Amino acid sequence: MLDPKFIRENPDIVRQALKDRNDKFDLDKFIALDEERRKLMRQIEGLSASQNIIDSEMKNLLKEKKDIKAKIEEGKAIKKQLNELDGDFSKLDDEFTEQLQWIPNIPHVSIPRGHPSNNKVVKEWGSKRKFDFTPLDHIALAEKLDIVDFKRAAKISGSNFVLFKGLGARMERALINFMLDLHTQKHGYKEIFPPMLVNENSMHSTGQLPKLREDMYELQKDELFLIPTAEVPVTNIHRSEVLREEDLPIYYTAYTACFRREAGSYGKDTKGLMRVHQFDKVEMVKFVKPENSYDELEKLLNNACAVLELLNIPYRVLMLATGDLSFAAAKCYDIEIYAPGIDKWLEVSSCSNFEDFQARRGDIRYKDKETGKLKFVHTLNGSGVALARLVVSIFENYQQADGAIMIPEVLRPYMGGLEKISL
RNA sequence: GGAGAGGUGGCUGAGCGGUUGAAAGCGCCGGUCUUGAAAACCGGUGUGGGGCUUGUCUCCACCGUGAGUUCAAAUCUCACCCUCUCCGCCA
Repeated sequence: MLDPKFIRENPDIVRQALKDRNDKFDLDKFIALDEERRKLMRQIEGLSASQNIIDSEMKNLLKEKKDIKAKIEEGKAIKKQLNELDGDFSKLDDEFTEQLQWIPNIPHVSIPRGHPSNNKVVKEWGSKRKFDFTPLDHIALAEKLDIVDFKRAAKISGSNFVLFKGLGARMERALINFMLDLHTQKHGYKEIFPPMLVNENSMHSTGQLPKLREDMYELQKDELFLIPTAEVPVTNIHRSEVLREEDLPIYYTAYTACFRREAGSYGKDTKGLMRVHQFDKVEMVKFVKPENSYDELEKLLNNACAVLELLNIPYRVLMLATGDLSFAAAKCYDIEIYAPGIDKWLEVSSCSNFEDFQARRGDIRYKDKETGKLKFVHTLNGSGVALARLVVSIFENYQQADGAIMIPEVLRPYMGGLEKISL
């Protein structure tokens, strides 16, 4: 959520941001609404003020044991006027609050404008492996080794669900442990294991609602949502809190399953493990002081990259253009890893700075020691990293001519010292 | 699922129709004292919003949330949410 005062004072900046994002939000209508709302507010506040004056006059009369009948009549008259305005005002105010939720964050100056094709590759690491045989895709590899069972997953739950078996399941667990250990032991994050069902408030403060309702699994009976990412419960840890300045920055990392309906994406990269309704992810979340947030974003990105470097997976980093930026983000890097079997780059991480956008929605503040004022923190998060697609890339990159899959060295301690998965 | 208790400022906690934006204590900030610190004492200390004359200015709102009663609500009524305790069930 943007600061209404900022929108009022900088309509051109907001208008440009909407244009850069190709967002159709009607800003002029919103500004007119805001003006009307404040006009009515002034009227109501004026009436309330005279009400308060009458009230204190009445108190004095009561003290002197004098008659207050006339004052009561005055009060009644004001109340009548107030009642007439109240309904109109709350209608305008509700509309204002609702509309405000639909305005996206302002993109940072450093990022490319316009269409997603303007996304800029800012880093490339590793090189694509040269094969002296024709590499298989992860589906063929997994089925041959019987470590992922797509058919039975579909029987149990439906299409685009995954059933890991045997060493496939073991590798999934090994990757989670490896990444959590890395972030907690080497990068300074505190491990969190949050609820995976959250209430509507939590979904609002991180910005998934109201805009992305269709993408969420919703349990209507209990008014709960399955989390699409650990970002939601972990960022909400400090919702409606005032943090101490000396406690910042706060770094959290969490493994959770993530649930996404992926509505409207049928047919797009839906083969195998590429786009599934439930996947595992280790997420990193930061709460920082505003002046540090862009340095923290670079560090966050490096923390995610470290995972891939240790696994020796070739990757590239994209700085997203305004047109590809998610609703709440001001700046975002995507990390893509190469999968040689399907010959595709797969997105396994988004590292974003939300500045105060989420903090304002979730009312997450800290007390600035110098000024004594409360300020919104900046929140950031990044995947470190998402699993299903990482597994695709590991299978395809580490495959052998005989169909076996070598286990990346850093994972071996997590898999009982095993070196490869073979028949 | 059943029964009960309760939600007040950073925290503990009083108030239960009209000098209550809210006692008291703790904490925090500043000062006195001290070589320094502690203690003691003195003073200060909520948030959000509106207005313009942008000021140690002014007005409004806020005691879980929302509605209602009233000239007037932290205080009365209703609904909802949340927390805790006991019983039941249970991995």
